[in-house]
Amino acid sequence: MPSDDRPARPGRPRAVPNGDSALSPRDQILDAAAALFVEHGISATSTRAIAERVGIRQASLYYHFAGKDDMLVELLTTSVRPSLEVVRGLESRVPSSASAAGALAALVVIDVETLARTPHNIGTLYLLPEVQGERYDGFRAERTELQDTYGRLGSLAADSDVAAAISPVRLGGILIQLAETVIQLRRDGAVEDADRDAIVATCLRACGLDTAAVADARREAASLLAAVAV
Amino acid sequence: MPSDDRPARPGRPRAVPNGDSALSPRDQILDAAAALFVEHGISATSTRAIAERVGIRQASLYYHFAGKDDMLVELLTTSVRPSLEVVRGLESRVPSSASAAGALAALVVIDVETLARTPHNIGTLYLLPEVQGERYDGFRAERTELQDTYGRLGSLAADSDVAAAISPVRLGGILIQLAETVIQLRRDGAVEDADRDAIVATCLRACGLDTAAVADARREAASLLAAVAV
DNA sequence: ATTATCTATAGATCTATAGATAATGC
DNA sequence: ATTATCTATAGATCTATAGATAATGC
Repeated sequence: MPSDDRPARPGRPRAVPNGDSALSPRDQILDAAAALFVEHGISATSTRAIAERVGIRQASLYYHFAGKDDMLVELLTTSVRPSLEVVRGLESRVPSSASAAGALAALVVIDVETLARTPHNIGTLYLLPEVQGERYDGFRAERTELQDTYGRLGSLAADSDVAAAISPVRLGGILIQLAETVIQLRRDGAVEDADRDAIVATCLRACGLDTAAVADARREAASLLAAVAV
Repeated sequence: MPSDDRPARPGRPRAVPNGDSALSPRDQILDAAAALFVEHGISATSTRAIAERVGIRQASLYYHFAGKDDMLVELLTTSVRPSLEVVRGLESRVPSSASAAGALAALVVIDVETLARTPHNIGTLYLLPEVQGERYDGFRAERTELQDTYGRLGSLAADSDVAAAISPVRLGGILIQLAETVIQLRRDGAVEDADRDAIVATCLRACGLDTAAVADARREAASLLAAVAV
C-alpha cells in the first residue's frame, strides 16, 4: 500500500492525528470553514465548530487566522477571482476577434462553470448579510467589476429593442443574477449540463437574441474558450 | 393637534415610553426583528438587540414570542403569501380568458411589486442558511408552489424552441430567480419603474417572446391585474 | 531554535426562566 | 383579575489570549 507518510512538519502533533488530508493545515481550516459557513451561516458557525471539523483545538485556529473574518475574506476572493481573470482576457478581443454575443456567452459559460465547481458552493456566501459590511469592500469591488462586464458585453450584444429599453447597468445586474441561478440550483441538488445550457441560453435571449443567434453565439464561445483554455 | 392617545392597554408601562408607534407590541417586535435580520443576519441578531430597537427589555420579548425562530416563521410567510394568493386566482383564467404569456407577465409584475414593497426587504431572508432547515419546510413549500407556477406558465407561454430546450422545472427556477433580482436591486438602492420593466421584459424574453409579443403580454397583464385588483 | 500544536481560562456575551410590579377592567 | 411589562439571574455558550509542550531542523 502506498501509505506515504507525507514529510512530517515540525510542531507539536495533534491530539487527534491528521487523518489523511493532503491539505495544509491552513487549507484544512478554510475548507471546514467554507462548509460550515455555507451550511449554517457565518455568525452561526463558532470557531469551536470549525476546529472540531478540522480535528484540532479551538485555540489552534488563531495560529493560522486572526478570526472568522479573516477566513471569510480568503474564501470570498477564491469565489470570483477565476471568472474575473478569464474575463479580463476575454473582453479585449471584442469586437476585433470576437463578437459581443460570443464573448458574453463565453463569460456566462465560465462563470457558471466556476460557480458550479466551487468547493462547498461558496458562491452562496456572497448573499449573507455579514458580507455587506465595509470589511469586505475589496471583494465586492471585484464582483462589481464582473457585473459591469456583464453589462457592457450584454449591451453590445443586445438587439436594438433591448438596448433601448434596458440600461447597461440594469442589464448587468440581471445577467449576473441569471448566471448565479446556478448557486441556487446547487443548493437543491446536482447541477446538470441541461441546467448550464438553460442558463447560458437565457442570458442570450435576455439580450434579445433569437434561436439562431443564440446558437451562433454558443458556437463562438466554444472556440473562444478553447483558445483561452487553461 | 390630533395627538390621540390611543386606548391605553393594560399592563405595566414600559420603562421607556412607547414613542408613537401605532403598531401592536407584537408588530413592533416583528418590525424590529425584520430590520435586524435583514441587516445583520439571524444568528448575528441577538434578542437583546431586537428588544433595544423596540424599546423594551430583552426578557419582555418572550411574552410575545417563543424566540427568534418564532418571529422568523411569521416574517417569512408574510413575504410570499400575497403573491401566492393573487397567483392562485390568476392561473385559473388560462387559457380561457387569458393567454399564458399574459398571465406570466401578470405574475411577474405582482411578484416584483410585492418584493419591492416588502418591509425592510425581507425577501432577502429566504437566502439565509438558517431558513434551509426543516423548521421552515412549510414556508419553503409555499415558495416552491410559486416557483412551480412560474414553470407552468412559462412553459405554456414559451416559444417552441425554448420549450424544447428547457424543462418546466428549470424554467421555473430561472424565472423566479429573475423576478427576485429585485431583492438584490433593493439592497443597493431604490428600485425604479425602469427596473421593474426590465425584469418583466426579461422574463418574457427568456421564454423566447420577441419584442412585439412582449408588448402584447404586458398589455394583457395590465388588464388582467386591473380585473383581479384589490 | 522554530514550528504547530496543546491546555487553561478570563471576560463577554447570549437565551430563557422565575418572580415582582404597575397599569387597566370588572 | 388580567395583562404587559419589569428586574434579576443561572447556565451555556463563545472569542481570544497566555503560556506550556512535543515535534522537527540545524
